Amino acid sequence: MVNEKILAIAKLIKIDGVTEQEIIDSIAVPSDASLGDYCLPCFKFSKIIRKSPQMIANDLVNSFGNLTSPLVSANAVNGYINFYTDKLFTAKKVIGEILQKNENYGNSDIGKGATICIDYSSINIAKPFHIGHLCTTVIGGSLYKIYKKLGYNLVGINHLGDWGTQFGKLIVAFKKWSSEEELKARGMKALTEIYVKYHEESEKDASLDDKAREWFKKIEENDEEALRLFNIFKEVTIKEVGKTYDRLKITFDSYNGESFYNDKMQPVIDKLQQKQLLTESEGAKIVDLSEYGMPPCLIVKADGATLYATRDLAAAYYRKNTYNFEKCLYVVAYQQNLHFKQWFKVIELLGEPWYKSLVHVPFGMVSLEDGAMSTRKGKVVLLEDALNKAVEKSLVIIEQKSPDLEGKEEVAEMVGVGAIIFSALYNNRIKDIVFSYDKVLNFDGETGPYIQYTNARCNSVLEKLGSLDYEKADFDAINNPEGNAVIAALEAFPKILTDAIEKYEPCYVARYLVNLCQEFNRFYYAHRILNEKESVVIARAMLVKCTHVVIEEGLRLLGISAPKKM
RNA sequence: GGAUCAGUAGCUCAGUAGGAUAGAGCAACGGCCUUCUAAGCCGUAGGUCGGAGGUUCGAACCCCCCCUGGUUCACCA
Repeated sequence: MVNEKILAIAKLIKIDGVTEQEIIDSIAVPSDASLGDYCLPCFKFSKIIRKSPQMIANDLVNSFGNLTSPLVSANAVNGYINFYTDKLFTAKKVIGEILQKNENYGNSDIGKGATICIDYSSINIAKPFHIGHLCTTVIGGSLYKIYKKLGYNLVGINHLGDWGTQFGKLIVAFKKWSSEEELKARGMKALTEIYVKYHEESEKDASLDDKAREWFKKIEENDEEALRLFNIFKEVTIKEVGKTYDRLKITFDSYNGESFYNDKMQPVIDKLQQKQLLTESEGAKIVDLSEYGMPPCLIVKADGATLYATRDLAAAYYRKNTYNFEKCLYVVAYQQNLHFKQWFKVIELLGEPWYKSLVHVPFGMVSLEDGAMSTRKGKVVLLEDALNKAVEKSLVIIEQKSPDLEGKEEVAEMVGVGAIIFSALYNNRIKDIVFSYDKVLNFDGETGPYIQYTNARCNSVLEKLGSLDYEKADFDAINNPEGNAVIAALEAFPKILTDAIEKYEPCYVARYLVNLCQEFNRFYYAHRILNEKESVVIARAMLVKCTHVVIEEGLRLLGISAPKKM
């Protein structure tokens, strides 16, 4: 983001044949703060004006004359011009803005009037919610919140996996071994149990599968009883998973899943037919993509049934027509890279200009230390268990460190759940994750609890102070390396948000928060806030307050709670 | 085999529209609580940025080749 300091620098630089925009683009931040706040490497200019970079830098610095705020000084070093800026100016501007806007700091209207659809979490009905679902859920949830902060309208979609023969199996199992009362009482546990039992029994008794197929057919034919049971399974699952979503601060605007699109696929098939994109191959109907170096996209199976891609095509049309999105994001693991590439191409071939607004946001695989997870083998870590373990661990730590804390359970919940969420959002999406309790239950260093702890520190200081007369602040009390580093971090927050959206990377926000906290903790260690001259206390308290505001807002964007004390 | 993603400290990872001496955390070792929350701070140690070429004043980042690993490649989602 171009700020007034960069603009001031750009205005100073006059080189024939170089535009102001090119200058702005060349301005960088030095690797070491002692080298200045901004710098301009002059190497590339030596091709235009035939002088050494160092001479160019010298000449330019000499041409500046006396600098005025927001710039303070400039010098030429090794072919760079290093600029030092007016720290008081920046401090007053940033602190003033944050104190005025509070949690709205960083808000923007760049998204005004535009709608973003995000397809995330997208769980399967009647299947356990395990840590493999964590990434899509929290990445999507965080992108949702960041987009919203930037002024977009959002449609969060949980594209439920609520179709397929497994529902026939569930009905058979349910009728044999369970009841509505049991489902009401034991929820998903009962569902997964009978599902597992079904698989055991069907090994011995093949007739079960026939019955399952019959029941699934009945669902397809809108048989009253079949549909009723199907909907009960769905309700039970959504209700159960809803508790976990609440803990993760995740919400959705739509639960339209696979079954919702059953009657919406034929028009897409017709359209493909019309455009003569559909060809017949080995009995199936496909869109040939060999011209684009891809395997064909299967639309209709040889037996007449539709496929994954057909459903996604139908859903895309539905969403475009219903929401008129500017972008539609699919937060889905990278295993499906090819699938999305294929059907995005099909939308393009259908002549829809909005094919460009479809975005696959892939992320890495979660595995366990002893290999891949497997629902069938029971080799999974349930998300609920991971959350509970983390909460337990933080309760133990609280008992150790803050035995007198009020509301320990509530704080433990915030810290434990926060730790899990943070661990899933801290790295680039594309990285594979080997889940380990050792790692996720470590609350030191670059972790959610570290951020929360820093925030609690801020809060604790502020609580000890009453209301303050900000007019009396002596900004020199924060004009030191540690204070200025905090200011610089606070100033960067709005740009972090736009960067995060541009790359669809919530980890930018997570990493930013760690950096802000590191800078703040250094400041906190180096400078006393309480028991100083009033003007000093006020200035430092303002910095604490601003840090507090930004940390809380940053955590909120990740879906993490910020306890007042811990 | 084709496509694609990844390879940076013992471990987990930041860092790329090319910029100055490659940064954090964990683990290890050594300091700092009679001062605002030690879930913290400071320091020490740890690197031929997978390998070899090339482009450039300058490459972890761009191009070529190779090595290793993940994912994926027609009727599952």
